[in-house]
Amino acid sequence: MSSHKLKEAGLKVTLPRVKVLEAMESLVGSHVSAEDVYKLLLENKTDIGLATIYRILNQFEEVGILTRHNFDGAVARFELKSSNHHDHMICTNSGEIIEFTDPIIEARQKEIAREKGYELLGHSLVLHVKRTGSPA
Amino acid sequence: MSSHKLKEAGLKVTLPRVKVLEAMESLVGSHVSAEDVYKLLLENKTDIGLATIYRILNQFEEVGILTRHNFDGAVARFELKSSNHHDHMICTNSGEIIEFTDPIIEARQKEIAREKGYELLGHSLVLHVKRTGSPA
DNA sequence: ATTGCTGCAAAGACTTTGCAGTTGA
DNA sequence: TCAACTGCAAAGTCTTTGCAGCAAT
Repeated sequence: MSSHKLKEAGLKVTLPRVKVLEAMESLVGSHVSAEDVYKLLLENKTDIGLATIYRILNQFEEVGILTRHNFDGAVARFELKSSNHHDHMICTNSGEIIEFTDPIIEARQKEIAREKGYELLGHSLVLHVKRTGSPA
Repeated sequence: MSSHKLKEAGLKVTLPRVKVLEAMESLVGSHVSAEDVYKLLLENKTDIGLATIYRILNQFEEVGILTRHNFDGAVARFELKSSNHHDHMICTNSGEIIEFTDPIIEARQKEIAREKGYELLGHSLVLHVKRTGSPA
C-alpha cells in the first residue's frame, strides 16, 4: 500500500501524496514530467494543483522514492526508483526511451573515479541513438 | 584566426561572433554558461547583448563549433568542441568539473546500441563524485 | 544595395514561493 | 488542537523572439 511507503519516508500521508505515488506506481517504466502526472490525475478526476505536484515530486526525490532525469535540458522527468539501476537510450527519431544496464560500464565508472582520486556517488548516462535497418 | 573558422562554418563574420569565439577559445577546458560569456566580454569592454550571446552560442552548436551540456538541468553550459572527445566528472563538493575518456566505455556504448537494434549517434555521461582521502 | 545580424524589451517555458485556508495525526 | 500541507496566483530563472535599426559583402 502506498501510504505505508510515505510514512516510512517520514512524509505525512495526505491525499495528494497518495495520489501522486499511485500514479507513479501505475507508470513504472515511464519517464513522466510534472505536467504528465497532473494531466493523468485530472483524467482520473483527481484535481491536484500543479504546484503541489511539483512539490511532491521534489519531496519524493529527496526521500529516494523516485529519480529525476534531465534528458534534454528542458522539462524534468521522473520515474519510480526501482531496485535495479539502469541507464537510458533515447531514439532521436521517435523520442522513445529504452532502458538498459551494463555491468562493464558500471564497473569502469567506479574505477575511473577511483583512479582520479574520487569516489563515485552516482552517474547519468544517456545514449542518443537512431533505429538501424537490422532489428533488435 | 577566428574569422576563418566562422566563414568555414558558413556564418557571416561579425564582431559579436568573433568576440564570442575568441572568448570560448580563451576558455578551453572550461564549461561556461551564456551569462559567463556575457560577463567575460563585458570585463573586456565588449558589450554584446545577452540575447545575441544566446543566439550565437546556439548557432555555434549547430555548426559544430561547440558542445552544449546540461549537467544539472539548470543552465546550459558550453565548451569548444575539441578534437578529442571526453566525458565529465563533477565533484559534488567543489563543483569542479574533471574531464576523462575511457575507450572501454566508448566501445560498450556502441555495442549496446547495436545489440538493441540502434545506431549510436552520441551520448552524455556524467559521473557524480566526491573526493576521497587518497589523492589523485 | 541587400540580406542578414544585433539590441532591446517583451514573451515564453518550466518551476518555485508566499500566504491564507485546509487537513491529518 | 496544531503543525504540516495544499491551492492559487504571483514571481523567478533561464532562454527565445519580434521588430526596427545596423552592418558585412
